[in-house]
Amino acid sequence: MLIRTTIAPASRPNSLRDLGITSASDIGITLSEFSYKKGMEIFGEREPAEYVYQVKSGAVRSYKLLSDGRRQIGAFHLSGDIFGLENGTHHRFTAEAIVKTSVRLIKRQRLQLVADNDAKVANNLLSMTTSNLEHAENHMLLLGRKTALERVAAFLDEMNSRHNAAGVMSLPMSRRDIADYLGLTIETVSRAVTRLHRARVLTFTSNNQREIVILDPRRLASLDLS
Amino acid sequence: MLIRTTIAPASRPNSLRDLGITSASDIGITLSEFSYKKGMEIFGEREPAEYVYQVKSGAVRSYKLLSDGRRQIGAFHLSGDIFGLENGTHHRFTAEAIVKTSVRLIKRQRLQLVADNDAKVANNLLSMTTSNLEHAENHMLLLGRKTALERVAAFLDEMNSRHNAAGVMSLPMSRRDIADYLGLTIETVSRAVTRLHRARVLTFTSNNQREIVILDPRRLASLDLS
DNA sequence: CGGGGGCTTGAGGCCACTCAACGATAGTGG
DNA sequence: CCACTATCGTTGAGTGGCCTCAAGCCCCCG
Repeated sequence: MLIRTTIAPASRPNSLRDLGITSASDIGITLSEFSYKKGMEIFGEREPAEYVYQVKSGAVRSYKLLSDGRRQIGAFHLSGDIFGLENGTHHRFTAEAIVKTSVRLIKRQRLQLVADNDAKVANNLLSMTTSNLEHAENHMLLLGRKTALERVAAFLDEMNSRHNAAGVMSLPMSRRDIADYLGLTIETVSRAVTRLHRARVLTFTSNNQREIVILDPRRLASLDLS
Repeated sequence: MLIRTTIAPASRPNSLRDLGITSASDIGITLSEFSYKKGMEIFGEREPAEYVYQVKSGAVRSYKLLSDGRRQIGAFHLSGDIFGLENGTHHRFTAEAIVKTSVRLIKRQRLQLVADNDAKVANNLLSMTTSNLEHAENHMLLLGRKTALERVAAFLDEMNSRHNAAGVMSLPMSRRDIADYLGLTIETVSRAVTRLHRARVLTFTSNNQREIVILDPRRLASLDLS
């Protein structure tokens, strides 16, 4: 529930192409930019969906809460990812910056206006929404039917494949975030990581528990028993 | 992996409107119809997505399997629901008829062709996909963070709200289907239903365990502690 | 150097799972 | 139409995987 009075201190004219959207009629839509500090809320659940966002750098978590505080993170958004893309008028998640994060943003209504007339844009949005749906479908299988060890392995595999650099990766999110993404507790996540470490599937660089080196990607992926 | 040689024994010219899709250029697209017996596979995971379906009568489950047989049902499709709507070329779920089910169907490629040129159609597809996404997002919260009792209550609440008739509803799916939808076992589902029965939240008509009367919708919904 | 948050590890508990038995029901073939 | 069988659903007893609670370490950061 945060009101942003100043938008895009470093705004400059961009186009839809920068969002990965191609348009038939290339209307010059300008994208703004904005930056969030670690832990800041980008938008809240049930808030009107004013903007659509793309991560330029950093990382974002989007989650739902139960009234007693139980949290389910639905997705992590890393560099390049689009989020906050709603069809309705309100957000269905709360989105927060996990670390210092800068985003591109575009007025939802304006995008909708373009999509109403441009089938190509509409199909791009459809394609992005389908990607989100596919991810959610796979995550339902994980949450409903996989063991703790399988969940953590699948998570590391997902992060590994989304990371550019092979082998070593630096996770932006805490154990709590991982736990709330996987439907576990932090202790169970920690124990699973320890097991994978002892089994020489992964190791750490230095003493930073978020800097992980995948030693055996095949064994990691084979815990995806799908 | 089932090959349908005869399509639409009772086909008659329908339009996209019957799928709930409005089109700017109302191209006369004809919809076929087909019928499936209880337990029949409509399409399989990873199969090419030839058709898009709408339930005319009956009920459909769509699910994913792990290699060892663990199953996660992602959604139940009841009368009027669209399913098998893929953006890519392959199905991401297996779909089966839960009971005798008849469906309308349309060639996916033909729908795609229309959507490519008609923004209105594309936006309709986007809207349907978004509904599926919203359902999946809520289901992730259920699977990741809710107790067994909360899950069963949420399930009954969902079915109740999707049913036209108030009060009494007749579930087409078995306890096993419900369990695989909620990420539980059949025994746990059964025990939860029994608890709700003893708490006078619901009761049964006759001796059919699938004919359920919701006595106290508010207490049922209040177990949705969201 | 002290405080605090993040992470790990251990001990114990509980909720959902497993295994098992049984009644009720639906489907099948004579 | 009825026996027969398989399937479905419930219930109980016991187990186990993950959660809870607690302690302690490490690192970051003031």
